[in-house]
Amino acid sequence: MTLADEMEFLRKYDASQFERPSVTADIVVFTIMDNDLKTLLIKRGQPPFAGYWALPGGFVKMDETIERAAGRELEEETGVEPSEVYLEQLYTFGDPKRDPRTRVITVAYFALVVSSKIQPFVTGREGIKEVRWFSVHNLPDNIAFDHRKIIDYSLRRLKNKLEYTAVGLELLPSAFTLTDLQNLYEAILNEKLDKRNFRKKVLSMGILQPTRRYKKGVHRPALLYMFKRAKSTSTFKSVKFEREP
Amino acid sequence: MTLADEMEFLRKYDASQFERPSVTADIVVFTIMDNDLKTLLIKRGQPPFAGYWALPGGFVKMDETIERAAGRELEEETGVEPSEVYLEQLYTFGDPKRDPRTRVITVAYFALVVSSKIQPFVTGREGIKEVRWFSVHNLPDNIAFDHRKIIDYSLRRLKNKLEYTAVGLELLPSAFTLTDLQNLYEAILNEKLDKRNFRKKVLSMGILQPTRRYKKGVHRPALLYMFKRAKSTSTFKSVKFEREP
DNA sequence: ACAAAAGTGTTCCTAATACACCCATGA
DNA sequence: TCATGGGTGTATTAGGAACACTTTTGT
Repeated sequence: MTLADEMEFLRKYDASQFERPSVTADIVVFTIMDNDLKTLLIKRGQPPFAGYWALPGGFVKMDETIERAAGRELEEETGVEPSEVYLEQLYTFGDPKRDPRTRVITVAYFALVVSSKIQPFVTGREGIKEVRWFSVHNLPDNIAFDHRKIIDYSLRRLKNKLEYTAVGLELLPSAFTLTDLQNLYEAILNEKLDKRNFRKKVLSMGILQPTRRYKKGVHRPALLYMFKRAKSTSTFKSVKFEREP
Repeated sequence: MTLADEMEFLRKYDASQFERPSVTADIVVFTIMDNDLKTLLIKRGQPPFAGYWALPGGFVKMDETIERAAGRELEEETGVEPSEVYLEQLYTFGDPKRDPRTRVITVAYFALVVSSKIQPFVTGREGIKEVRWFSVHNLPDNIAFDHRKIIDYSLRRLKNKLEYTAVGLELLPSAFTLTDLQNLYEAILNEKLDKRNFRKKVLSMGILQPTRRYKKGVHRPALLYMFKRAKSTSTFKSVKFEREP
């Protein structure tokens, strides 16, 4: 049945029979803090799931794209401008019983933000809320709705995506050391990587540009790199780097 | 803003301000016919886009999952039971202007069906419609809405997926020759493959089981294979074979 | 016997892995 | 001078790509 047929059909019946679902955008925000991959959750004040932790999100307005809704909600919770965020649509969850009150279809996104750009205490229009960054490897048990499933899936997607894209760079400041980058990979994949092989691999991608600056610390200074934009002769097929769709 | 906050907020205002979008499921159905990858389009009778070709699809009912809606629409158009179809969520398209009449968010799916299971003349509840299978490499110019973009994206996804899953087997009958399988890959990827390398690769996956039967034709008979279910020691990481999410 | 599709191995090259030591600096 | 993290190379292995001939059958 095409859309047009359906519209035709619709006009012949009582509108209430064609009740529409609510549509929300929920965002799994990832950032690296303390060498660990964290995600943002908000404590719910009202039932259902009062006292449980939920993903940031909200209704999609009639005149905005879904991605824009996600970006807007994200900015409200983290203070990070949408232009400074990597935002990718994850999956649409639409089980009729996922919200006990009414039919809510949610389009889930995952976002990667640089932790230094987060403004620590941002308040929504309902005032201060309890908001926390949780290690993805140590999430609370009381997560609202199907949000645990959404987080798990986004983590899986992020891990996969690390293997064939440079998406990890979205979590680092503009200049970083190779050790920073390796720590990031290790935090996400939750496993140790070999230093020489890791360097060989990321350098062979040709997407990193060495600067002439060094990060000084207690010990030997480390060369800082930057992300090189517009690299054409990658070892990867170009399609893999595309942002969906 | 959390869902709960938003609900709270909602109660204070006129409901019309919180108009809800319509949600549809559209399906890109793929099948192999005449050694070519085809997709199903339906000619629209009414404006907008009267006379244009559109994807099968329709509204998601309040009490059904989105996937079920997609399966239902698919069955109406092809006569193939949902249990006999590979159905995977593709992406959700929500540009406010994608349908000129009203806000319609569509959750796009792609489906793989075995052509022999298709019932050639199925009619929807509006009567006989003009329905055609188009080669994906030769689509009409007049495609309605953003459906061309949806088809292109699903083709890209299918191509990618062929590389790391056994999803192509969903397009073949239960017993098939290696040449059948290779023709299928060539039709989808739109390129010729080396016979020896192809056989080496698919056999090394360990997902094919030789039968003792042969497909007879004009020339030398070809050994028939079947898909071997529940293969554990694959060369691929298990996550890759998972159906999302 | 011949036309046509089925079936089969080897070489080469690239990429992934495993693995251990010297270097530069600040304290 | 020493503790610490920064930085480097080589050998092995596995998988992908290029490439041509023999086998089996029906006509």
